[in-house]
Amino acid sequence: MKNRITCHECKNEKCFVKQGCFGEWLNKISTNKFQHWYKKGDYIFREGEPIYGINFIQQGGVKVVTTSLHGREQIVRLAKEGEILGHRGLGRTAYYFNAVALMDSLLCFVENELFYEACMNCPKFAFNLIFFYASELRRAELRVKYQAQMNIREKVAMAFIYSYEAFGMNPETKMLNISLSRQDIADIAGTTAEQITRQLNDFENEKLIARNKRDIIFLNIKGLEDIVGDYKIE
Amino acid sequence: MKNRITCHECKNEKCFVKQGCFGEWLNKISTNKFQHWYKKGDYIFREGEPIYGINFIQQGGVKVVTTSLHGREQIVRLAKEGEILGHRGLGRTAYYFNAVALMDSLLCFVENELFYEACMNCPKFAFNLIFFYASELRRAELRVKYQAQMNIREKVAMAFIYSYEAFGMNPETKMLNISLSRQDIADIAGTTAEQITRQLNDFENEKLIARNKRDIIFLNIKGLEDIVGDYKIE
DNA sequence: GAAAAAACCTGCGAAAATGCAGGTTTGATT
DNA sequence: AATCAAACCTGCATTTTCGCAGGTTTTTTC
Repeated sequence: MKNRITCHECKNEKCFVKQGCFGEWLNKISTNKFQHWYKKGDYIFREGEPIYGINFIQQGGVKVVTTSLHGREQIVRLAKEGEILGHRGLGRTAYYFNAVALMDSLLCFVENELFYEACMNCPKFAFNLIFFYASELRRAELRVKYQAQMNIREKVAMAFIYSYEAFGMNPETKMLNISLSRQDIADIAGTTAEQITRQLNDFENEKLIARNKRDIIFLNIKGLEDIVGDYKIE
Repeated sequence: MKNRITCHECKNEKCFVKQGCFGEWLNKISTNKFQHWYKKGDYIFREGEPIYGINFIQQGGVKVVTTSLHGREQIVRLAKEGEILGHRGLGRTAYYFNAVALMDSLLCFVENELFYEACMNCPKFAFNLIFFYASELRRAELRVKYQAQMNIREKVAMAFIYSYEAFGMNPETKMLNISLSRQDIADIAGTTAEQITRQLNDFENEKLIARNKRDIIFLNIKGLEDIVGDYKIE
C-alpha cells in the first residue's frame, strides 16, 4: 500500500480503467483500489483460491500457468504493465490457474463489487472488456491449433515470438526484456527444456538468435516469423 | 425467413436473448432478427468475410473450424441449439474462423447495431455475455494445455467426451446425437484419422465404446473420463 | 572468492506418432 | 440390385519427439 500511485498519476494509458472509466468512477477506483508489490517468483494467486476481485498490472510481468501434471506445466499467458489479470475467473468463486510474478511487480487490486458497479455504470468499460475477451478467446483458440499442428521447431519459434510480443526487447542490446528459464520457454512452447536447448542451437547456427549467458538476443525476428509463416499470427 | 419462430415462442430457454433481454428489447430482437436454414455441410461464415452481426442457433449443430493447413484442420468448438455463434468476432470487421453446419440447422441472426444497443440497454445481457466469454476463455486455455501435454489415447478419449458433452446421446441406443466422420473426430482431438481408428479399436476392446456402422455407441463414459482423469474437466 | 546449488547442454536409445498404400466396408445414385 | 465414390481400416517403415544420464556452466550463498 505504500508508494501509492493514483489512477490519475498512472502512466499506463492503455489500462482498462483509464480507457473506460471517467470522472466519479475513475476517482472511486483510484481511491478504493489496493496496491501490492510481488517479488519475482511470488504467487499472485493460486488455483482454487477464492476470488475477491480483479488485478491490473501497474509495473512488472506475470505468467499465468496451469498446475503441474506429469511434471509439466503450461504457460497460458504472459502479461505486462497495463494489462488485466484474473479476468478468467469472472462470475466464478475460485481461480482456475496460477499467476506468478516473473519480475518484481506492482499490482492494483479492485474488489468484485466495485468492479461490477463500474461495469454497470461505465458502458465503455464493459464494452472494452467484451472486446478484450473476444480477442483473448480468438488468440487462445489459435493456440489450440498451434499446439495440435506445429512441430517442435515451429512451436519454439512461436514461443520466442510470443515472448517478444509480450515483453519486447531492449533496443540497444536486442535482449528480451525478461528473464525466462529454458523450462519457462518450454512451458510456453508446449515441450521440454531439452528441446528448447536443441532448437536454440539450430536458431543460433541460422543466425536468428544469439545467446549471452542465459539471455536471448534477437538477431532476426523476421526469420523466426518465417518459420511459422504458414500459421496466422495476429 | 419462412417458418419464422419468434423469441416468445422459442423453446431455447438458455438462449442469451431470452436470458438477458426483456420487454421492449426482447420484442425488438424478436421482430428484427433474421432466420435462415443451413443444410448439413453448408458454411455459415468463412474466415475473412465481413461481420454484419451475430448468430444464435435455434436448431441444429455447428462446428467452428480453422482453415486447413498442411492438410489439417482444427475444430475449435462444437455448438448446438441455444448457443451463440460468431462472438469471437466482436469488435472486429472480419471472421477469423469458419463455421460449418454439422446437420440441418436454423440460425437466428441479429445485426451489429441492434446487438450493441441491446448490450448497452440490457445490463444482464452484457453481463451474461462477459461471464460466457470468461468461461469460454478458460476452456480454450485448458485445451491449449491438453493439446500440449496429452498423448493420443487421452486426446481421443477427450474428443469423445467433448462430443458427448456438446451433443449428448440417444438415451435408448446410447448413440452420439450427431454424425461425425473419423476426420472430424481427428480434427477435434488434434491428430489424424488413422489414429482415431486405432484408438477406437482399443476402446472397443476395453468395452468403453461400441461401433454400429459409422456410429459411435457409448458403453462406459466414466471409463473414458478415467482415461483423462488427471486432467481437469469442467 | 570459494563452495554449493541450480540451471543448462548434449549424446543416445526408447517410445510415440505419423504417413503411405492397399484392401474393405458403407452409403448414394441410378 | 448393380455400380461407384467416399469413408474407413490396418500393417509397416519412417520420422519425430522424449527422457535419462552425465558433464558443464552459471548463479547464489556464505
